[in-house]
Amino acid sequence: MADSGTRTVTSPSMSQPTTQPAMQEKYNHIAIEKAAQQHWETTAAFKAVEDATRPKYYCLSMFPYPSGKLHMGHVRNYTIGDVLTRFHKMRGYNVMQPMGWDAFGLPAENAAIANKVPPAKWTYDNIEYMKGQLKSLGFAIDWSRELATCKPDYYKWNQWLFLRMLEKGIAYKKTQVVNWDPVDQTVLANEQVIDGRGWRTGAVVEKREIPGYYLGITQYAEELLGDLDTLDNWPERVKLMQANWIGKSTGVRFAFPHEIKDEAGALINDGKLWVFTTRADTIMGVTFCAVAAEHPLATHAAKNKPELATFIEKCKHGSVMEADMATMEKEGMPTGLFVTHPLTGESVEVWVGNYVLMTYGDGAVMAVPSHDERDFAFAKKYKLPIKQVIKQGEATFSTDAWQEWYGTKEGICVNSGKYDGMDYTAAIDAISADLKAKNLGDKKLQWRLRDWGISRQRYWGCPIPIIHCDCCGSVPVPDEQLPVVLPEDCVPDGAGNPLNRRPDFLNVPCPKCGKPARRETDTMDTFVDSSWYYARFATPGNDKAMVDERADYWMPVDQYIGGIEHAILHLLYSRFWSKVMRDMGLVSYREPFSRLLTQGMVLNHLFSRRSDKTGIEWFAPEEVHLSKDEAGRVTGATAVRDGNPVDYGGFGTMSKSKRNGVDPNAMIEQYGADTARFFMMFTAPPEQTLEWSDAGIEGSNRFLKRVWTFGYTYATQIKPQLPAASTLASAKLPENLATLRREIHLLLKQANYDLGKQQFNTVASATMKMLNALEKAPRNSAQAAEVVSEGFAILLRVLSPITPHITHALWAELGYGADILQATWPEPLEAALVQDEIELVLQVLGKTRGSVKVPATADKAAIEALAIASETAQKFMDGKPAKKVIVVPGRLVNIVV
RNA sequence: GCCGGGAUGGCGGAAUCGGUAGACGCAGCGGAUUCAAAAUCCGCCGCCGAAAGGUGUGAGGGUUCGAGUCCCUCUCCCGGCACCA
Repeated sequence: MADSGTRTVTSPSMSQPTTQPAMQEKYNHIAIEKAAQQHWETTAAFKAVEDATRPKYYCLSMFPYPSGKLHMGHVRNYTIGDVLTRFHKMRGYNVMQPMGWDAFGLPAENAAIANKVPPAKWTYDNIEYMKGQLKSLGFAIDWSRELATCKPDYYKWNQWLFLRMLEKGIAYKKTQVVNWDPVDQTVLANEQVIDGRGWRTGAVVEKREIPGYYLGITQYAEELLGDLDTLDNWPERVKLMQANWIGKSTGVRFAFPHEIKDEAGALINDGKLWVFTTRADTIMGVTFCAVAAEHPLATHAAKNKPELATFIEKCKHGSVMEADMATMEKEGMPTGLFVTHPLTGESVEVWVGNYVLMTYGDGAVMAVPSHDERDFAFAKKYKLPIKQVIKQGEATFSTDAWQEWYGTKEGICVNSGKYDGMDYTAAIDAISADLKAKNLGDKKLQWRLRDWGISRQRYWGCPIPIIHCDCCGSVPVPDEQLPVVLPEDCVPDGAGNPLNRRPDFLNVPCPKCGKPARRETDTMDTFVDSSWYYARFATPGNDKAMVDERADYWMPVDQYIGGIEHAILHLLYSRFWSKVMRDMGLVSYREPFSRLLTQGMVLNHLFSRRSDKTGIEWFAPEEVHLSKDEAGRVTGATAVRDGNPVDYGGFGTMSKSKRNGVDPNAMIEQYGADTARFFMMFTAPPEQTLEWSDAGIEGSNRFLKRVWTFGYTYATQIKPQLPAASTLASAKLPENLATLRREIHLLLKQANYDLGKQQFNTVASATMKMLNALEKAPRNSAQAAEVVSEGFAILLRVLSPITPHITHALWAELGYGADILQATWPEPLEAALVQDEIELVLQVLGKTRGSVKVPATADKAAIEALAIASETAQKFMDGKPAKKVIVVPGRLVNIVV
């Protein structure tokens, strides 16, 4: 830390400001905020310049998607970042806080469909408006580093790195499964599929397999998992979620041999049905196998079984989302094909199951109904045999209903021949060894993590730099032709990618053979854009390189702040991208974000109405009337527009698409940016989910008014009494002033502690407590004036990161200094904290009965004696002798009788 | 369904290592000021009880001199689940 606890609290300058206009008596947030923002602008106060002589502090908040207006989640996120930025600046760090725009994405296309405006125009208009909103909040942002991911000078480097990944085999092409809308003839995002139907057309969505580009994030699985241990300043829960997502597990991959042949007479898959299991210890309990609808065995069997073909078709209409797969009704159908159990030689029937995914493992699973809950349910439904092979203690096994212990790994094998009596580990070792001996399988490391499909069949994204040539195939765009620029004047209409109707974009000579060829029209997943923007902020303006030596100075990000909803995908992709850049020699860090603060979501009521034709329609909270029960809970709602009921969906994240965001503008206009910022910080700790309510905003505003009024009182009544030179260090204070001073320094100590914990709500309340104390302070002596003056100087500085405008004005106005940003952060003084006598809580038999005052120097025996002798103790001890006395130093005494 | 998190007065929340539950604020109530109101200031404010006291941190159990905090079981709510960002 640049600032140790040895620093003394600075006293205000004693000199009177020269010819200043008289201080305003009333708090005028409009004038104050305008003046402060102007001051920062003219002094370029937040311009960040590399400086090797000072410790750097790169503070980054997740950049916003320019959806139109800021909402309260943004205000919360960016205020947290700003508080940390300003706090560190005052502690002597060389700080950088940039801002930019995650500017590609689906909402711009949705807006285009609705309003017939090109996504580019809509996006740039939104950026303009939201930038104004951010400025009005007074954030300490270095705007000279601003970037937007939809600009070619940014996304050029997405394309450039993608081509490097292709060269290294990290990027590759394979088929992917997508949601297909048969009416609009377009690919739908999961968000655009509602109850299995397209959001615009209402048509039943189909699964389709199309080619796409993937990034081999699984090649980095081991490192992404291992390096989580180096992230000491990340929340444990985020690391845990990432580790679970990566999902390293050891299991056994093995094959059921078979003789099934296709029409040409060749063995399908070389006569082996491969499966993966983490429960090889239950292999002797296999009673059937299940394969995915797309599995070659399923395809083969369906040729002679129309009802199976129908079932497979139905499976292909199902959702591709994991949550849907897990919760849907499990269904299956027998193929009539049989494979051989590799250890018992028994015949095992193959079923098609709608819950088996072709994209995971080998697209097939062994089924052990006795020890897997899903298989159990499936076997019960289709009356398949259930064979117990694990026993736990004396518990009896019954096939009537699933019992929790059936699934446990703690137990021993039974009905398993030579494996009987073995525990989980021993059984797996023995079974995998036997399978290996038969050349039918082995232990295998399995990852849950899948490679990252980045192709999107959408217009408003970064073009994938590939050219398709009839002769040469898929040809990478040569570096000197980068960037492949996306035309900005297209207006998507919902029916496919409009790039396919743009000959000027499509038609291009093949870079290899020069013959007419066609550009790839798929664009990149927007997670690509956000996977490295933090590094680009450190390299503004360089059109020759993706990053330069300035990134070496600023990276890694010292403090990253963003919503907990990004705990897995965005953060994992960013970590992956960093490691790829490192392996290409572009950067030297292993991990991009040293410290992470995951902000809780800001929630608001959700209202919707559903219809078969138009899909789902969302209502903003101001567009409905609420009905509530006696406890104040919302029971229902009607639309203001037509008086008809709308569905109440409880609380959910504020989002543009669900129309439940709250625009901070009204709040800022009425109360000012400082009030909005203070309220956001005061109302809840940063990591906590927040159900939005503006009840209480007036209290925050009232507090700032009181701060201002106290400043006025200070200027007119207290400051004139200050002695020429400070006496605080030498003179003994009367008890009431010593108490006041101790209280302020104690509050400062707590505030500094809480800032370290990033718990800003209690920092805010500490400043309120300081003001309460200062307002009650005596004002009738030079010494009192000194104590108050010191206390107010502490209050203003502690408050300044939260409410920078009002504290900027008061600091200068009251003559504490020219610019509070240049002031040093206050530290509590030990001398102010000492006290002669302390009060301990007095308990008898663990129940609090009162308190007892003891000298601060009293030892344990003295405290015991004083406590037992006290009137309160005597009353509740009821004449019995003390059996045991527990003394917690500085806290309490508990007498056990 | 799986993974992660949460639940404390009428409301937002506080309680740093297991040590006075409800700090600070909102709302409410009473008072001062005012012709009146707004604004401001002062006081009260978990629940039961006249008081003494009892009781109380989503529900139920446990450990401990002492549990909001630790352990077990459960309920509800929020986030993520790979094409929302």
